[in-house]
Amino acid sequence: MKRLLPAAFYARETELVARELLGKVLFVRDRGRVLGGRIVETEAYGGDDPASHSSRGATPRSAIMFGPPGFAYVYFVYGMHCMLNFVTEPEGRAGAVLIRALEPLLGRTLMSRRRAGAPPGRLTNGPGRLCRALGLTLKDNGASLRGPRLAVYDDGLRPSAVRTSPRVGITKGTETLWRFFIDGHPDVSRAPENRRSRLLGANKGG
DNA sequence: TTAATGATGGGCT
DNA sequence: GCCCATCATTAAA
Repeated sequence: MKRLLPAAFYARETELVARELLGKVLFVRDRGRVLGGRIVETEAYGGDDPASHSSRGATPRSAIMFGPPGFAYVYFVYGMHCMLNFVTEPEGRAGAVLIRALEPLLGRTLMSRRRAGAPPGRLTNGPGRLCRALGLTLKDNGASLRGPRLAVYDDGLRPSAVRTSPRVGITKGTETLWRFFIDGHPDVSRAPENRRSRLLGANKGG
């Protein structure tokens, strides 16, 4: 069982889409080759949420978040990293899901080459890393999630256990639990609560 | 024009 | 754990 996610899948509340994207499979067609991975970590952004690019209204960059759902929003940060998002909500409402980590399934060889120096288990466990591994750049901004370049499928597999947390790397909007990830999955990024120091700290006095 | 900022990751310690 | 590379985007000037 494998079905291309319909546009209607994305035309819903962003947090719901972010949660339901866990376990889905993303494919990237790259000059005849296909790279792919299972989505294991996401974050929801949108509307007036101060952490979202949409919070100050539509700008040339963020306009795509206000447009029709089912398209990629790719932007550049920190002078070196691209971030992949899926546009959500019906047209007119701003929303996007940041894809933070994948479990590599297809094209590991090419991913490893692109992520030269990275150990096999750290190919796509971070939003910047996965864009690097998949070869996604600003040129992919606006690409459809229903082919030909990008495609997202439901292959029937459901995540074992889903957990939530505050989003990573933001200074505003830290109170909402809009990060979703598959509990215990080895390819989930090294977010604060996964880091050794935090785990030790969390255990203190407990 | 210019300056501040950032939804990060890698390398070194 | 800390440092820092490196530039698109934005707002202010």
